[in-house]
Amino acid sequence: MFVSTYESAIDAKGRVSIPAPFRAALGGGTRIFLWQALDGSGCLEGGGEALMNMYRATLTRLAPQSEVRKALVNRIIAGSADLKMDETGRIRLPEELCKAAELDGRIKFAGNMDSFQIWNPEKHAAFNAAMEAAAAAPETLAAFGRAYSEVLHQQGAGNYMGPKLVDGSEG
Amino acid sequence: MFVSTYESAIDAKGRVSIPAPFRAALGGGTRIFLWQALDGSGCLEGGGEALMNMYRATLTRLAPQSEVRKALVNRIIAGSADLKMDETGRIRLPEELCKAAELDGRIKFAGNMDSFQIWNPEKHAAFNAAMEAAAAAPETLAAFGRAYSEVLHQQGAGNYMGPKLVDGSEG
DNA sequence: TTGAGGCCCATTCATACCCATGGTATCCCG
DNA sequence: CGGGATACCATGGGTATGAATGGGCCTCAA
Repeated sequence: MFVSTYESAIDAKGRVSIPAPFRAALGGGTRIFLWQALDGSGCLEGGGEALMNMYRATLTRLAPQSEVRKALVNRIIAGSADLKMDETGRIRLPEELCKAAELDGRIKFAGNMDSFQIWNPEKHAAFNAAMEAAAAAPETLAAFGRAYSEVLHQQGAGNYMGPKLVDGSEG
Repeated sequence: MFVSTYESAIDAKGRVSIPAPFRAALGGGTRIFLWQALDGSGCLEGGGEALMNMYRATLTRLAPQSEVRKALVNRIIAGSADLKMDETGRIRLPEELCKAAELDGRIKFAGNMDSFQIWNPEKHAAFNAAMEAAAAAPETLAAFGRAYSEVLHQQGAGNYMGPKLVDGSEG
C-alpha cells in the first residue's frame, strides 16, 4: 500500500527518485505508469503493473463501445506514460505530464492506497488545506464512523484479511 | 488494546520510546503509523498495521470518487507517517507532525482502544479537564448506560467476547 | 553527425542499527 | 519484613548502511 507523503526533486535531466517506501510498495517491479488524475485536481497519478492490470480488468467489464469505456480507455490507457525505473530507483518524467501538472523543481509524492499521486508542492498544500477542512466536517467523520462499524461487524474479531492489491511489504 | 496514559520524552535526535505496554498492544509488529487527529483536537493519533488495514478496508467501502473518501484518504493515508520502531522500541517523530501537534520535550501517550494518541502535555491536561466535565453530565452517563445494556442483552451475561482489533496480549 | 536518453559510477548525508548506561521496580532470599 | 540482586525499560550516542542526488559516457536514432 502506498502510504504517507514524501518530497523529491526533478534533476537537471528531468529525473526523479521514487521514494524508497513506494518502491517497496511496488513489490520489486520497475515498470511505472503515470497519467493525469481524472478528477481534475491537477496532479499526476501513478502505479505499478498490478494497478494497471486491475484497471485493465475493470475497463474490460464495461460495454465495449460505450462512451464511458472509450473515455476511460483514452484517459487511463492512451494517456498513460509507460516508464521504467533505473537501477537507482529513478524515472524520467515526460515533458507533457510535467507541463500538465505544473511540475518543476521540487515535487510531492502522496500515497493513495493502491496508487500514488505526484503534486506541485503549492497545489498540494492548497489541496491539503481543503481536505483538512472537509475531513473535519461532522458528516464526514460520521460517514467514516459508520463505514468503520460496518467493517468491524463484517469481520468479527480478527485483523483485516481482505483483498490486497499492493502489499505493505518492507522486505 | 491501548489502555492508560504514559509520559515520554523526545530526545536530541527526535526519537521517542513507545511505552512498553503499547508495544505489547502492537502484538510484536514494529511498523507504526502516525497522523493528525481528524477532529481538530490537535493531538496525533497512531496505530499499527492492523489498524491501518482496518482503515484501508473502511476507506475502500466509501464511494470511490466521493469527496468524503478523498478527504479521508488525504488525511489518513497520505497524511500518515510510516514509521518503524527500532530494536529498543523507539520511533523518530517527523518534524512536520511535531510542529502540527506542538510537541517538544515531554509528551503524553494516551490509550484510545484500537489506536493511541500523542499529546502535548498542557493540551492534554486541558483536554482531560474538558472530558471530565463532559463525562459527568447526566446525558453522557445515560447514553453509556443504554449502550451497556444493549451489549449485555446481545451477549447474554458472560464476559465481553466481541470483536477485538488489537489483542491485550502481553505474553 | 549530433543530440537525447539510458546506463553506470561516485559522493554526500541522513538514519537505522547497534552498543552502552543508569534508574527503577520486582522478585527472591536471608 | 528488609535488603540485595536482577531483569526490564528509558535514554544517550557512535557507526555502517543505504537512499538521494550529481555527473560522465556510451548507445541509438534522426
